[in-house]
Amino acid sequence: MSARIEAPKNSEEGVRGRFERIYQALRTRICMLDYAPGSRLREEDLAEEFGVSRTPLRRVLVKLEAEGLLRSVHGVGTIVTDIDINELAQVYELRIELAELVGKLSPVAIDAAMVERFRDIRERCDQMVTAGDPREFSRINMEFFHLFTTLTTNEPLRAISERLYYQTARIWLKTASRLESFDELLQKEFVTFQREVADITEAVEHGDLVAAGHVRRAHIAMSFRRIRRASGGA
Amino acid sequence: MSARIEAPKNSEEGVRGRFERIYQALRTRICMLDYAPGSRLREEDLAEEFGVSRTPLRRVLVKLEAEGLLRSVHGVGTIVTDIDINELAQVYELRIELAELVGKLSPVAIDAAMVERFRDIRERCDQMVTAGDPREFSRINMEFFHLFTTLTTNEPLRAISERLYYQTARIWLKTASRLESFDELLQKEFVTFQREVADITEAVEHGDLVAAGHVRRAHIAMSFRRIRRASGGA
DNA sequence: CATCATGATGTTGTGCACAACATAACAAAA
DNA sequence: TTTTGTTATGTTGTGCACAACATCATGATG
Repeated sequence: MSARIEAPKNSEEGVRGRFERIYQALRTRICMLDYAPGSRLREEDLAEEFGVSRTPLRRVLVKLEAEGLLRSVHGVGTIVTDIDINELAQVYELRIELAELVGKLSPVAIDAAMVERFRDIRERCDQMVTAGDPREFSRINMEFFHLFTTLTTNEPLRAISERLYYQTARIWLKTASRLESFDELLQKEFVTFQREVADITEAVEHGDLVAAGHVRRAHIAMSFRRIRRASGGA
Repeated sequence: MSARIEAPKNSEEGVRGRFERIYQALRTRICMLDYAPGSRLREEDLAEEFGVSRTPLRRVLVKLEAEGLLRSVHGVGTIVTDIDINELAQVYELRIELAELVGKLSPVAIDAAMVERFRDIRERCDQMVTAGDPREFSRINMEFFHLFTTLTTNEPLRAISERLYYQTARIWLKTASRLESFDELLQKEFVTFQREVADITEAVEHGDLVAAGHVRRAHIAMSFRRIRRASGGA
């Protein structure tokens, strides 16, 4: 038997890497509202843009449809799903509980590098408060979410949290962009998020992941209430 | 504009229905060990059996691969994933927590029909204890799981619980079939499950879904410990 | 005999052409 | 004018042929 070659595909990406690249690109576009809810996508356009045929691209679309971000309709097109805060109530309900579980199940051992990552985001968050736009806010929010999930080593929990997060990530940008008193709300959101990042960073510094989970839980719940109020929900 | 026709496709099934049919058929086969872990499946064989081409069948395989039940390897084949109780520890850890959430989040209103469904399963469970084989046990166990998840109206929670359940469903059959003292263990498992069904049915009769969640949680945890012990796990 | 190169065989991944389907545009009739 | 039937256009779903890839068998070579 010949020796196993490590073969990292040299300079090329594997078929699996290409799938992930396209998938994350489309997911980000949808959640950053680059593709507006309700808008139609054309498979052939996307295939051409990413330099592949329709066949492998459709694998990505199937996954995005399973996640609830797209909806393919025969003879019509691939439609970006629209979202409503009331329909997302159950998703938020679940996210709230899972956030607490991140601090409880299989917590990671906190080392200096981990603390540094949280401090780094906290710092950039402080800078954003003075001068930041909604897009920048969404981006940091997303980045912070990914960092938070690294607090548990429970891989299924991380995967599910990620899935639910991306189902709700768009609603804030969509709601905010429709509001009248834009800057005022924006500033309040910034400050609230800043507090969340600061509190969780402090909890991580003390190695208290349970506390981090509680803080995160509380902020997700509050965020949901604010969005529902802002959109005039029941 | 012409009136919208309800058109239930008459006697035929829609494209969506066909997908679900094939998906559930394959998932059941995998979880009932009709397809042994590690065995190879041929796309063309499956396509022929279900009367479709490889293309639509691959959609099903992609989903099953995303759920962790299959693994497609280029140039090799579609392999049924093997499972190990230690690798499933995190999945069980999460299932334990979600079981409790089923009783807490968006509980359904219990009516007579719901109580009847639980009583029906309890009765069939009692009959199985006197004369039942491992396959029958797995089938009723699966059916009871589905009934249990109907106790919550939180659709994301139900979907996620289902996904995690099918990731762990095979391990019991696999472990049991490898044991020496087969009948003895089997009888103990039957009785334990019988108690679980009875307890949860009683809780449902009293409309106490929180209690139902607690019972379910405890039994999943115990089941995990029994399986790990039976397989000589650490 | 052991080892490695080389071709044969089989499987999944991809590209492409066409079918199935839905919608919009348009024309004809009441 | 309004309604209705028909055609044109565009999009996703499917089937099929071939490419990419891995493995096994075979035989040459040390």
